[in-house]
Amino acid sequence: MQDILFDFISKYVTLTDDEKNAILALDIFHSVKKGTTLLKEGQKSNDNYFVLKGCLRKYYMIDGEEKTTAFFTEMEALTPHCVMSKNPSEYYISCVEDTILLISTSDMEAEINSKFPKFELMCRILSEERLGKQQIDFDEFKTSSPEQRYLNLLESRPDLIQRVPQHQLASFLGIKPQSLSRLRARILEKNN
Amino acid sequence: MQDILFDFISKYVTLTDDEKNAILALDIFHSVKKGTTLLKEGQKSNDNYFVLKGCLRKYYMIDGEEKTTAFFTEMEALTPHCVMSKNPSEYYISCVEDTILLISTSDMEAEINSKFPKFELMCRILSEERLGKQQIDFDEFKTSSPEQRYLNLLESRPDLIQRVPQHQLASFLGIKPQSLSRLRARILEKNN
DNA sequence: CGGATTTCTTCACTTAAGTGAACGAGTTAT
DNA sequence: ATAACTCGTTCACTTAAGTGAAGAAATCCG
Repeated sequence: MQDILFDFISKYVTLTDDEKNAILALDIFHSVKKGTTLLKEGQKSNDNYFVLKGCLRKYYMIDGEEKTTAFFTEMEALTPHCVMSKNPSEYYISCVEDTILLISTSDMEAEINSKFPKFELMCRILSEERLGKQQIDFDEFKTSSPEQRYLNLLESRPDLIQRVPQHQLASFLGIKPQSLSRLRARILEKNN
Repeated sequence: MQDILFDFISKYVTLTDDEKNAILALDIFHSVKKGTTLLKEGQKSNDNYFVLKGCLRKYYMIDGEEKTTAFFTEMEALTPHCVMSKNPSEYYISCVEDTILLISTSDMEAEINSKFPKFELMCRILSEERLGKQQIDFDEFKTSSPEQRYLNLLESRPDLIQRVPQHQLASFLGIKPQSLSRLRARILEKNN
């Protein structure tokens, strides 16, 4: 399990044994059961998440309806907006599956960053990567119809369609579950 | 004009006269006429933009149609994706109005950053700010109907609706110009 | 095991966005 | 000055998404 983490990090920076031990000493590995809610609307938190195995979901509660806006799977990091803004959270984060996570507080990251500047570098690279990816995703979303978005998802993250309930996928695609059902039927029809 | 820049920077870090002069020595101030295209699809570029006055537009050309996905106005920065990826650009950037810009290359930024670490700090803060804002914008877009998106825009960036042509606004909102016209008529109807 | 709940699909109907065409107003260019 | 274009709006029609209800299948839980 720790190997998964260190393999990932090694893509960005090379760690000494000292550095690896410093990370392990933080005791950041956590197993979380499917359905667990990690963060609730209105709650304050300093926790950042990194998914080693499993899937997290971010959703808003609007007019009594869950609006899912993002999924986080293996090797994806999630820094809730409320951690940065220091305000109560606008949204929920929960586990779609049994999940193995790293949970780190801002304090812990600051400590590691000051001890090992290498880390700061990796965080900046990761943050830039994420910003770039985010922009492309947003552009793609804006320039596509729901049907195209579904087909794109089928291309880019086919696993999501298998592992996530349809009604959560639907709001992720910006539509209602019924529309997703219909849309899928329409696609099958075309490829009859 | 330079004051605008230094006032902005002073919100994040405090500059010495030496540092200010180093920036001015780079000769990064540019005036660009309305309609000018700064970046074209397929083109490679190392230029980053920062708008001092005016408005830039980012758009894709899809099936012969312009799809506008972002506007950049006063005090907003734009690092094209192609600068980071080193690939040809997927999109266009052009001037909606006569615009005063800072144009800096990655090399220039690296030079300033190495001379004045303060800058690196500011860049990281700005990048994190942007990532956060971007995520909130994306969530808002996903969870809203076109009509709600228009009303939100009216709240959050009312200037855009005045200074940008309707058909560019429409694709920014993810709809066709005709639908934007209709939607506005519908809103007026309601508030009769 | 069996009842309850969740999830997904289908249906009929409503509402809103897409499409193609047309028109007037404003702008640009020659 | 006038012809050509761009821009915004409107219209009629098509297509797709929203809504509410209902039911089948799968899953959860006592």
